[in-house]
Parts: sequence; structure tokens; C-alpha cells
Amino acid sequence: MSENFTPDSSLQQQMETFEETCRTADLKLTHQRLEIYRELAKATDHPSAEMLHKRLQKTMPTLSLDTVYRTLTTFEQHHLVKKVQTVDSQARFEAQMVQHHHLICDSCKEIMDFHWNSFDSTPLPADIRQWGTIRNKNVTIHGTCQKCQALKKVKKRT
Amino acid sequence: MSENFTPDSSLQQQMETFEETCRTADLKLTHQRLEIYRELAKATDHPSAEMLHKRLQKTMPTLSLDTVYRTLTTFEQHHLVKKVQTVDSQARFEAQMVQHHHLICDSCKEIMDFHWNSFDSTPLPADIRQWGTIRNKNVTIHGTCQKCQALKKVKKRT
DNA sequence: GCTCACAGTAAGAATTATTCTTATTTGCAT
DNA sequence: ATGCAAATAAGAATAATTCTTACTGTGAGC
Repeated sequence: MSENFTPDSSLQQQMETFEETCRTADLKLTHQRLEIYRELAKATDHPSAEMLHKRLQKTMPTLSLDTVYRTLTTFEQHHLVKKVQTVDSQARFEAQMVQHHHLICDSCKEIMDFHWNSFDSTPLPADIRQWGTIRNKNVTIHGTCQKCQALKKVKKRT
Repeated sequence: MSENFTPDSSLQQQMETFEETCRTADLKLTHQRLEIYRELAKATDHPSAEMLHKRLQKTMPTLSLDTVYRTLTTFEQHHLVKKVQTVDSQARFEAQMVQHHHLICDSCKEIMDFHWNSFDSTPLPADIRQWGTIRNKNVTIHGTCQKCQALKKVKKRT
């Protein structure tokens, strides 16, 4: 696995930053918030609210789906998580706030992060910069991941 | 307005290509399909199904919203239109199939096309290419358009 | 350590976007 | 022109997300 896929910080470190941000933002550190954030932070597959809820129910059986949605929305407002844009109906989320880009497999819908420093430092065409104030620029790559390609080949044979 | 924002083909030309594609794909050229496609093709704001429906109801009062959704889905399957990914709940559509990128205003939600040839011809980092088969790579820029910036300034003063 | 105000939660109802069902209509090959 | 498969309209149904309400737990101030 190469440089471009390396994660940016340890979970421990990320949890501390999270708690710090909550305190500063006057967000109460509830059990639910901590667990929802931890679950999202440790996930690499950009889960939907429903997926997170399903994973957390194992250890928190009374956790409601609504709380997951509400909490994610709160986190988003405080720039602790991001909603990932997809063409599918369910929204997907990530706790990775460091500049990065996405590889999306159109077959299994998996979303993977990658870094591309040379792109990040390339200036935009001059006339685009006149459009307004630019907040960020991101690359989204669509295709079929290795795993799904392999599956397709097997299916063809049978 | 500069090179990067130039449209790619006239509406007339685009309608002819559309009709040709429908005939080849055994899609009946119904009044609804023609009008929905024309409305989307002439739009530059990447409308949602609902927005298209509203615009078309003026001339086609009995057109159902379901037909708009169903027709757009059919078009998408035949690569006549594309669903544009946004973080918002309503899907947005475009008839522009030539390679291009998007500027999204987070304030008014307007989506604008732009071209960036030097990016299009830049190869991806080698290890990304190993992820699988890449179908396309697109840049999405988020920010605030000039219009909304101007509005914000007015609001601050009052 | 205790108390209390209020932010946060669970559960279920409500809303919004999209899709399905069914009866009717229409494009187009013959 | 005729027949028929495909497409449509209307309203019902579903899926994703958000709201309402009553209850609970956090953490600031004592």
C-alpha cells in the first residue's frame, strides 16, 4: 500500500481532538456522541447513518436511528464530520477532515480516500477563480474496484 | 466570458442527436420525452426533477412528476443525461455529456459547468490507477458565487 | 457530592423525495 | 388505418430523513 492511501492520524488522537472541539463548541459529551463519532472515525468505508446505527446497536441496543441522524447533523455543523456526495439516495459520512479525494466503485458503492498533493497545489484556471470565493476543490473518481472486477470475471465464466 | 465556460453545441444539434439516440435505442419519441429533454438541455442550472416539472407544467399542465422522474431515469440508463451528485436531498440533472467539471455555490446551490483541459489530460498518480478500472475523474469546487457574496455584503450593512 | 436548568435522547409520527401499481393512452411497425 | 407493446397519469406506496413530545442525563454552580 503506497503513500497516497496512508491514514492521517491515530484514532486516539482523533478522539482527543473531538472532545476538545466539543468542549469549545459547548456540545455536551454524551455517550451517544462519543460512540457515534468513534464508530465513524474508525470506519474507512464512509458509512451511511443506517450503517452506523446497525453497527452501534450491537453495543448500544437502545440507540435510535434518529439520534444518529441528529448527531451527525450536529457534527457536520461543527465541522467534525462531512457528508459525502453520492448519486445514491442514502447520504454517506466521514470523519476525515484533512484534504483528500474519493474513489467510488460504481458496482459495490465503496468509497475510498486518497491523497493527491500535486493536484492540491495546482492553481485553478484564472477565469474560474473569478466565479467567486472558492472553499475547496475535490476530485471524485468513478470506476470499478479490483474486487468487483474479479467478481465480474467469475460471473462471466458461469 | 472566457473559453472555459463556452457551451459545446447548439440546442438544435443536441435535439437531433437525442432523437437519433432514441431511435437507435428503441425509445419511443413521445411528446413528454422530447419536452423533458429539451427543457433539461436548454437549462444551465442543473435542475432537479421537481424544478423541471414545474417549468414544463406551464406548457404541459397534465405532465406528472412521476413521468419526469421515470423519463430522467430512462435517459440516464441510455447515457442521455447524468445525475449530478450533491450533498442535498434532491437529485439534480444535466444533459451535458461532454467531459466537464462543476462549481457549486453552497449558498444558492447553483451548479455551474466549467472545462479544465489541462486537468483532464493529467494522468492520475500511479498507485491510484491500481485501485481498479477508472471510468472518469471529475473536479467539484465548492464556494460562494459572486452574486451571493454581493448579497452577503448588503445584509451585513443592514 | 448535590441540585437544577436545559441540552440531548428515544419512540413514534410526520415530511420529503422517489418509485410502484393500475388503468388508460400513444407511437409506430405493419 | 389497425394492433399492440411501450409509455403515461393519477394516486398509492416506500425509503430516507426530520419533527414532536415527554423523558433523561450532563455538567455548571454551589
